Amino acid sequence: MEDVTRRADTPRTDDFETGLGAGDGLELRVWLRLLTCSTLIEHGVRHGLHRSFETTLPRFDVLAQLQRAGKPLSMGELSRRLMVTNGNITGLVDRLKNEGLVDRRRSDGDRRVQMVSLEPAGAELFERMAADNRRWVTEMMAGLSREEKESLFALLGRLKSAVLDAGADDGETG
Amino acid sequence: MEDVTRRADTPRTDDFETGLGAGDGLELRVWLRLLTCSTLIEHGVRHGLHRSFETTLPRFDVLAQLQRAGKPLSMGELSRRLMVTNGNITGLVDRLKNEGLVDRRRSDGDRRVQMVSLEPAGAELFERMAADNRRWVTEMMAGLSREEKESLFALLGRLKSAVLDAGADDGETG
DNA sequence: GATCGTTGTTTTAAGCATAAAATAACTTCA
DNA sequence: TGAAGTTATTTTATGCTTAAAACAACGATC
Repeated sequence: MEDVTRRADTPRTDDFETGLGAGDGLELRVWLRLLTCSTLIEHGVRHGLHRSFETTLPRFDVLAQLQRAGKPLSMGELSRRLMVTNGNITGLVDRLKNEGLVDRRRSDGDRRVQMVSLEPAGAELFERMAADNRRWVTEMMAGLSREEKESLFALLGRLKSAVLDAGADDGETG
Repeated sequence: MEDVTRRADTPRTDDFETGLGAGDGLELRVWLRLLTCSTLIEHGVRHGLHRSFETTLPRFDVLAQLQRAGKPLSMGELSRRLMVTNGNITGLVDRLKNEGLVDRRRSDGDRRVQMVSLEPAGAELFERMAADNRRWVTEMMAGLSREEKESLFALLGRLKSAVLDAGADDGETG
């Protein structure tokens, strides 16, 4: 039963990104391939989180940011780090609080600010999820040599800088 | 470019990407950086589509697949190409049909199948969106040399193959 | 010390996305 | 034929996400 559902719903990927003109549009081809890779890996991680922990990637991401920070973070800081809008964080933290994984309380200094902190249960769960997550990602990249991964990491760093630089004043140009 | 690779490789203690040890976890670092790049570019494209065309990236993607295919596609085929679940396509095509951008009709041969085709209005709109999209993506990658983009494209191709190979039998292994 | 602009968060309305169950049409095979 | 299984799509329930508006608390200025 599950097999049928799974097979019917699981997107299969062949090479559909090559319909563009082969001559140029290199940037577009890079972008489409990047998106494909990102989507594939994301599917793997999300599926694992769902199956093994009955949870979702956004929740995992919130816990990861809190663990990584090593200190409570405000709603706005979480929003920036996760690169999602403010309103999004509200519901996400609501659910995590209901599950007892995080705590949320008003800041003493600035009563507008809500500080979110990891509860022990959240930290414990995160450690288990992070270990599996690491394994899944490592397995998905098992076909790449260390050199390839290092080159990819470096080039993605270059891309990240390029995009950030390009976006720095993009609202102004019209 | 190789210099950059070497330098980025140097393990440093400030690497807390998902809370795991800094010593290794290269795969995890690649994945997080890949996700960041993907998210940044996606934001740029989505923002442009919203501002310039009052539309969304998923709608653009559907039109793109239809244009690229050059022929009507079934709901299931769209689902596979967009790498989203079947149920998702239903609502997406509903909205596009309401906007007069696509048509949907039952296949003659197999009455279960719905064939989706581009309406002239959809094709015309897509051409305009695609031109802007290409410009946005090109601008975002303006800081990369042609060689860097070609290397990135090639490495992402390797990554894609690796992930697909790894996932080929991952449901079975447990 | 009231008003003005700013900042942090929530609310709202709409859309996107998933997994799982349901529906419907096709195929097979006895 | 007709029951059993398969495939294509939709429905259901829930959650994620956005943009924009609303709300609330802060800081500065007059």
